[in-house]
Amino acid sequence: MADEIRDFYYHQPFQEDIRLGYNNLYSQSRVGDNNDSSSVVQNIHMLDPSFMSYTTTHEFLHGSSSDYANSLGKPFGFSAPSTPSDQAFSSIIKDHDVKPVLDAINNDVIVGGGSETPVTPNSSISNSSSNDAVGDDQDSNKTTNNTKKDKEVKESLEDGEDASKKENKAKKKEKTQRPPKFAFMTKSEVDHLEDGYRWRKYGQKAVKNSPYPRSYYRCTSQKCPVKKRVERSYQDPSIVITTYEGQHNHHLPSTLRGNVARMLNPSMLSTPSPLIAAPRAFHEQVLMNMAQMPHQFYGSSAFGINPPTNSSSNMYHQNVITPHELQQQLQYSPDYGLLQDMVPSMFLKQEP
DNA sequence: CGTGTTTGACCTGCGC
DNA sequence: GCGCAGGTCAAACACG
Repeated sequence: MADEIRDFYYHQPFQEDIRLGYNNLYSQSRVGDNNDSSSVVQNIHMLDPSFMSYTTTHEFLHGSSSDYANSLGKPFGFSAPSTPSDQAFSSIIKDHDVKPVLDAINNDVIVGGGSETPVTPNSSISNSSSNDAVGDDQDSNKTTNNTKKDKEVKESLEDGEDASKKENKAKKKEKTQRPPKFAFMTKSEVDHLEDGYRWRKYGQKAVKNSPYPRSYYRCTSQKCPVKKRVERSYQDPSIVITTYEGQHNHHLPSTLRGNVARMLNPSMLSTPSPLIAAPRAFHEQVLMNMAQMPHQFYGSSAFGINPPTNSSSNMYHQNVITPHELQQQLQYSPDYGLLQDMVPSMFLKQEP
């Protein structure tokens, strides 16, 4: 069995080297011989300013990312990149790419203070602090209804209503909250990477100072509040920046979930399913895991991502692989030492 | 026919 | 108040 598992991992078509560095998780992957996709994924960068640095070689990247880290007051010891790819990585993440992304992410996590959080009219921003992810679709409907209502209200607005309007506006500013977000920088030829969930595109916008548009996707699962934005870096067009917003409140689609389960559950290796296509590259597995349980990867990070605390969290936890399980499964990999680096203990926050 | 994409219009927030 | 940019809506369209 152990050999099977080893072979399983060795035969990941793209996996060559996986590292977790400061602010980033990336897989340095082999280009080519990918028969089932035109995607040539080389690197995944996961951005999180709260992380300490871990790489397979325990070296730290330097450059503007450390400057940014220092600007955040984070203690980091960076050394020079040791490989061309590291150097390339440093150049990739510096200046124009990482900082805006990090800024955007950090700025998007706005924690409100009040206990009353009215749904703002015509606002696309849902209240994540309530952890009532199921209600987001309702919010979406509210949004639509409120858009129409707004028009009516605008048309019939009289002087006496100005005060309440201003009041609502003030409340809105005061209580604005956003769902947790996390972003990946992925070197890929295709914009929309497979992450295990089904997405419906609901918009596309031109990005200022960039020839590449930004696409907006929503999870197609009913009542799932998760959205994601996908855009290409104008600095390096080979890099795709994917930003997830919110937490899935449902299983992975069954076929894909089965695939992930097979990846992480050795007992399933002996019962191949015709539904299972070619094994995913390891970085895709990581991507899928992170997409599925960002709070477990991020913990109480600077993103402000925390595990859900109410009843919906129970459902959530039932549907994801726990860090303990993940750690157990990772031990089957021949690259366990590598993976330990990739998934340090602080990364795998223990269940309460 | 169901599902997903495209795209122009619209809304909101923000800076000046 | 105005203009701009980001984000969303929804009708039209494409596709299997």
